[in-house]
Amino acid sequence: MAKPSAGKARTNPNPPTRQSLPPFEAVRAFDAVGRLGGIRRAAQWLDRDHAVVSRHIRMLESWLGVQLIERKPSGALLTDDGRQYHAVVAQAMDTIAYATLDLLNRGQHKGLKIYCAPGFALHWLSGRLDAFEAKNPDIDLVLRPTEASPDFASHEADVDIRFNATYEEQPELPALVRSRIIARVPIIAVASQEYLGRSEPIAGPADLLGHHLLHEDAFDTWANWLTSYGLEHIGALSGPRLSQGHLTLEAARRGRGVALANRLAAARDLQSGRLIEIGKGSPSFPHRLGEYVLQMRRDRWGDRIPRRFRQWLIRAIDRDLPALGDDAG
Amino acid sequence: MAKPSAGKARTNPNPPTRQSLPPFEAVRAFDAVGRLGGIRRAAQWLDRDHAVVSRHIRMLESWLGVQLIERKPSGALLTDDGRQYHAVVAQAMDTIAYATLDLLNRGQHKGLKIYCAPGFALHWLSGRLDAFEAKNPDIDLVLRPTEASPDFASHEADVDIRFNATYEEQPELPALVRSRIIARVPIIAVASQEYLGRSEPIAGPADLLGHHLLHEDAFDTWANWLTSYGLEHIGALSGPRLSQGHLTLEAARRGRGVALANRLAAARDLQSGRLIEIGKGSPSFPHRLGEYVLQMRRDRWGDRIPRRFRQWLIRAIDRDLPALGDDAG
DNA sequence: CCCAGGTGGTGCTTGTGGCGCACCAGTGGC
DNA sequence: GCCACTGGTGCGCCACAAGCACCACCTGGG
Repeated sequence: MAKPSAGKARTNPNPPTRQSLPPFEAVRAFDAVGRLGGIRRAAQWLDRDHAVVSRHIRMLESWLGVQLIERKPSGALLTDDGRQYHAVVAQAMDTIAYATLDLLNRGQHKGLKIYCAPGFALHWLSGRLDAFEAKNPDIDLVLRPTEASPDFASHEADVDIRFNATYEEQPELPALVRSRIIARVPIIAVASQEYLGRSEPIAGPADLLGHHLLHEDAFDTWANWLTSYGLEHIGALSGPRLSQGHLTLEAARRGRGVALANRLAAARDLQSGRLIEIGKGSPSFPHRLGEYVLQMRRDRWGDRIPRRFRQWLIRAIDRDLPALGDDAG
Repeated sequence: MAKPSAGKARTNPNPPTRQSLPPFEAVRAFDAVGRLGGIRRAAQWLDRDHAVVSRHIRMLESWLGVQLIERKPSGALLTDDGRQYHAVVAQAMDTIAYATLDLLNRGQHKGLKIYCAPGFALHWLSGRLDAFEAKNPDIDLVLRPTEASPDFASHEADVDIRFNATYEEQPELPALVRSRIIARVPIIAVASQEYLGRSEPIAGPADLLGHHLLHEDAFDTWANWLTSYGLEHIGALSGPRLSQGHLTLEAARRGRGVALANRLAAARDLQSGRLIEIGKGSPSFPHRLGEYVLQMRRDRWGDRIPRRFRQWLIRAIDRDLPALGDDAG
């Protein structure tokens, strides 16, 4: 403090009242409203509910003691004070935004590499990812459906999305990795209408033992699932072993037997009638849940890009999928 | 984008990425740290805990993917990136701050008129108010100890502070007024050591009936208090009626009898030994609580100046007074 | 004429980010 | 060696921001 030391003390060390900055979220909202001329438009741009923006503006006006906009049925118009203030504020925010962008570009890879369980990638993520890209043109996305998780230690990927059956023993995470559940989806048995018509009726899980079970290679999924219903001594199960989940679904569609799937992966086939959910709503088949989890390095959890992706993902999912968990859907 | 329309579209309607502004509280913290060269110093200046500032800076660095400061035992030093960023950010924030100040000065009375129960004004508020004034030199304070609340409808005052005994019937608030409890304080009986020495011993509330009770004029405070301990048919109580609460305390100090007071108002006398709390810690005298409430117009609740005062008041109180509620203190 | 599709406002509930506390580790001066 | 600084962190609290659902209002078109 005593002397300017080596550097250039360019900035005023004691501005008259740095304490009296308005609440920033309100300023940001005001900026958007001023730019776009409407509360709902601004809200859309900010990706918030319009109620939020409305309240922010009111609060800012109340805080300042000045009316900033006039509300008209056609939208919001800046008052004189508002226009004047907006010019300054918008310019300052642009300044910060540009400086921030500079830093971002210098400091960090702009990419986000996502490893993802193939089922999720195929049936949900790939179809929505363009929405995220449109909103975040500055982020270079790479989506790679894989059977196995990346090696986080060597930064093989930034984000990983996996599916776990909750009734199975969970693989424990390395300390390096943090995870968060992003969706819960029932695990169900499915088969084609045609197959069911020509096979023994299925009143409960035990009846499945006599059926053609379509297995994913290298996983005891059927055995674990059946065990979770109290069946014991299952022994060797019959049926072909296929290398990936979506191959079992394909086989089921063709009437080759019964496949295990999570309801998300099967959603399209269920809706079109190509596949039937066995025991849907029946008390003999209480739900077995599985969950999709997002995983990433603990120390990258708060980083801007993965954080943005994570928040988008969670919100997008619970806009789309809330019904997947219940029988109602 | 199509055309500038009628008005002057001075600001870019579509900045490259307005979405990617960093979390603002973090920027504010960074600004302070850059200015003052230390996290703890910055925290003090922002009137926050240093933990908050520390986390904000870390989060900002993580978010940006750039290290902004170097932590040394002697304080925090900006890195090259940090210095560059800080120059821009600090300047932009100053811009906003100045524009905001302009608006504040134009738009609003800078004053805050506080009505206040005399006891609170005398024993607590007046002694701390200078701290608030020092922190908020832009606010013109007027403190007026009064027996009665202001007429909020005519803006007689902006803020009012009153004391209520919780065991008494509460006056109901006009719809115009919103209130909030700011402190809970026991209501106790006090007398001088000298008086107690020469009077009948007091083992429980009932014993007080035979004593010289010092009354506040126009209030049935003693009767209500005694009733709250289950005493009935109290009838006319003896003792002088004095016009204000602090006069009863003064009389008690002079050994003229027993006064009712809240522990805050009596704190100084209790500490110095001029007054003794009757039944302190005794199970025969379980606490009767009173509460100080802050009241103001509902529609002014969020306004900047009263809001700042309210927040300061609440925090200042629970830094000072937490012990007042327990017997421990 | 009313109805559909805009506008902004608001009461209620929920989730979370900001916060203080208490404690930790490292450093350097006396 | 102690003490007074520095910054970092796990924990729990709570105010506030956000979303939702619904309201009142305006306006243009079938």
